Amino acid sequence: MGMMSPAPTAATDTGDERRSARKRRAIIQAATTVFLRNGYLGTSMDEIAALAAVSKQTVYKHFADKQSLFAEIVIGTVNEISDRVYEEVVSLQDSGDIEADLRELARRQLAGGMQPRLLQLRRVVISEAGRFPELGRTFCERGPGRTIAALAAAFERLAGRGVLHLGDPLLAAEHFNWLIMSIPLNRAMLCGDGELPAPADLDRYADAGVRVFLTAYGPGR
Amino acid sequence: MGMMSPAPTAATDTGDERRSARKRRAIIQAATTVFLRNGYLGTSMDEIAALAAVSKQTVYKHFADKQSLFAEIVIGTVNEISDRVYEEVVSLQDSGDIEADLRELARRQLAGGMQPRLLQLRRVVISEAGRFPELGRTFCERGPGRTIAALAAAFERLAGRGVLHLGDPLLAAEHFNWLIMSIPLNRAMLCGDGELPAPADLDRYADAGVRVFLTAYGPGR
Amino acid sequence: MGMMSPAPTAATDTGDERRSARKRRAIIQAATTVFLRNGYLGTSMDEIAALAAVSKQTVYKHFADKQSLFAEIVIGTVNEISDRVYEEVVSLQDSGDIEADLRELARRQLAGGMQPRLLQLRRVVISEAGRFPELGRTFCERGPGRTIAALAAAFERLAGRGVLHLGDPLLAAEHFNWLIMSIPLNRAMLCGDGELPAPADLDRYADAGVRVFLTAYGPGR
Amino acid sequence: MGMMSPAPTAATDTGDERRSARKRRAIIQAATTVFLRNGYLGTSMDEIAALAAVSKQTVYKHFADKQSLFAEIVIGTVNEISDRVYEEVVSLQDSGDIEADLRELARRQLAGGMQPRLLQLRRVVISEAGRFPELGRTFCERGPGRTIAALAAAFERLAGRGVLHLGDPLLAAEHFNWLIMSIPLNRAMLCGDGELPAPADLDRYADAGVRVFLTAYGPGR
DNA sequence: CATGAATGAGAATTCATTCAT
DNA sequence: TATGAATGAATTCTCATTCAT
Repeated sequence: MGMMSPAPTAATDTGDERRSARKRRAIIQAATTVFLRNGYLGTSMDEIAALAAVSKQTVYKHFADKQSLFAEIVIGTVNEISDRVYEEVVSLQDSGDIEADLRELARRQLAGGMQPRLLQLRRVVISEAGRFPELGRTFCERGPGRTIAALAAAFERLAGRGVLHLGDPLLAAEHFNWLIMSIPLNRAMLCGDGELPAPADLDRYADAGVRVFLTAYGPGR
Repeated sequence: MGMMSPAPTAATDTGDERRSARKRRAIIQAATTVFLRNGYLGTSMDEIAALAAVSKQTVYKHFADKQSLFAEIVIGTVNEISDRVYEEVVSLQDSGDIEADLRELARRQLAGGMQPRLLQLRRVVISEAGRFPELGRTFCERGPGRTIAALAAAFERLAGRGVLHLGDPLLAAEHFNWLIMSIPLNRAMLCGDGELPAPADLDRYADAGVRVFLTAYGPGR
Repeated sequence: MGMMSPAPTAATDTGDERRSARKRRAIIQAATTVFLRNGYLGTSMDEIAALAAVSKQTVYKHFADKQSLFAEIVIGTVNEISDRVYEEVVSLQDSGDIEADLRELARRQLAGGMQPRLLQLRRVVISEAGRFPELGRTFCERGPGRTIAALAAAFERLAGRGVLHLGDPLLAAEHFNWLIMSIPLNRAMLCGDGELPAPADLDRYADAGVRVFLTAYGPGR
Repeated sequence: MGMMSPAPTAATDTGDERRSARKRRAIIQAATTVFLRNGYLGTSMDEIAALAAVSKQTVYKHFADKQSLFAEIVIGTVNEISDRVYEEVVSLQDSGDIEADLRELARRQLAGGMQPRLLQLRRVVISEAGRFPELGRTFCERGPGRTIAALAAAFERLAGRGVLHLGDPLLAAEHFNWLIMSIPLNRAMLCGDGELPAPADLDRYADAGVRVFLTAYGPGR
């Protein structure tokens, strides 16, 4: 396998495979764009096919129906985005200055959690929570749930060193998360995308949240 | 309700008016039910007319189009629900025991904010924030915005008496609000209904939030 | 109620009802024509709407879906035709000349059972016996089943008078029926409609069948 | 089956031919399965290709279009089945006991004529008699027509020996055939499969038919 | 004023058939 | 030669909205 020149059929196969995979990727990308912008019901398969520059049949060759395509888009986007956010959050600095470290963490978390694509995704998942309940659960697990669990683990380590005082690490992580995120996130969910808060505002929310968190859970107590 | 039967012509007018008003109310009630359950795109005018037991033309006599009807339903429901929640929140007890008072407030707020109808409404508003941005803003103003403003005013009064210490009353009110509500609210938004937290859980969230809030903003500081 | 001029609303209602009923009848007639000619899968709802000169929506107002419409068409046609055939068969003469009477009966039965509309209906029911098994059963009960049961009853009466000798009247009726009908019916089912047998041929089949039947079940035995 | 492995080039040719023939057979077998189960319109070329595990283009290489494939399937199945039935029928015993011989014949005929595959085929041919009239004629000629002709020839021989009395041998053969087959065959055609009569019932139909036939055409007359 | 019918477009999905590789 | 993609129209069914009665 490999050392000799491949058989012609293999060559053909590879070509076909590549084209097929390319088309599949085009479909997924187009569907992501349109579903995130217009929601499940607001999106038509024609729209997706047109944007992907493939025929409708090709879409149906790759995905059994609209629901499957939607589910794949949502899960794919959740994984792609939440991985990046998770990485940033997990790499918590430990400079000795707990307040500075948490402030840095909060800012990164807020920046990650407020990126437009994730906001759209969250909106779409909320919209279709009735039709696709398992998508909501998946979103929670792979998205905020994982981040908060990592946060709780990090806090527990800090508590072990006496830097934080907490009874329930998971609850503390939730409090941290929502003290940071709730204000801008809820505004973003309810008002259209036009009026996202400026980065400076985000920083203020992060800092204020950290201050409250540290008063309650910090070393001064 | 008139003491005597009114004159015939007046009777006809009044009867018509009443019948019209009754039908209007039936339409609004039907539309509220269906829109909140199935969302804007998931709802058809036929469905509404059928549930209201009127003809489709009657619906169009009362409401110019689907969008108008939807807007009216959303605003009406916001007002109706948020008024009730607001009343409960505003009547903050002042027993001298600040912690007990805030705990009671938090529980009432959580009970009000987690009622199923309000959750549905929030989901629908989030879903259609792209199509109807002004509905989102209205929801914010008359709903959480008003409650938080009232909270801020109440906190300011308490701060005047030295019971709370706060720089920015509005920010403190936001922190209070989301410390209480974020955990169950986000879960409810993302996962379908059916898995709403039990009242006992809600109380635990309320108490934990109050504890953190008071550590940061309370008299002990 | 009646003696006075009717209320205007009643007039409107009646007008609407009449128009609605007329449309419904037009749809049923068109659907009958097309379904019997082209079968269930070979027929499109557009075709039916066009032939009935109504809009597609009107069709769907009256019939929930294609299956319902098809079922109604089949059952309606079965009832309409089989009633007529049944009447003719049931009115068995009793002139004393059993052979002449049965011959007359056989000819009427054959004429009734070989009319083009019934042949089409039978073909359609056979075609869709897989998709709509209950339609086949209904066809049997209200169609041939009823006729054969009536035949059996008549034969039993004749047997009581010693004119026929039969053990199992129902079996005798089946034998009579199929001795008469099988040859032309099977040819008609299998070959297209173009080549229906001439009336003279039908009479020959009837007479020959009666001859065999009487040899086996008749008075000479 | 070759004794040695053939020469390379020949091998390629032969291999290709064989593979082609194998694929053709696979297509025919798949098409037979699906067409007989779902009818002409109820069957898609995709289904056939998938079941045969070949590409759609390969199907179109072997058969010009759906109609040709259908025609080939029907004629092939007719020939295959009717040959077997014909063989059994033609080998009429002559033991001297005419009643026993006919009874045996009738049972074999009924068993052959009621086998599921033949019933499906008959249903499909009837369904498409409008679209493919020549298939119906072919079915008749190679199927029941041939059997009945053979029957008539056999009856004529028996008549020559005085065992049967018949004017028109073909008519007698038709009567025999339908006295035996009509009752279960028509039930099977109209009601869906699944309710096929038990073998014991078939025997009863056969015996009763033979009894009537012999009374009319037998030696006792 | 209120009803049923009509409209005309558009939804998801499937089909038989044909290119291009 | 055989494959996946493409085509382009047709399928059933639904929608929001508007005429006529």
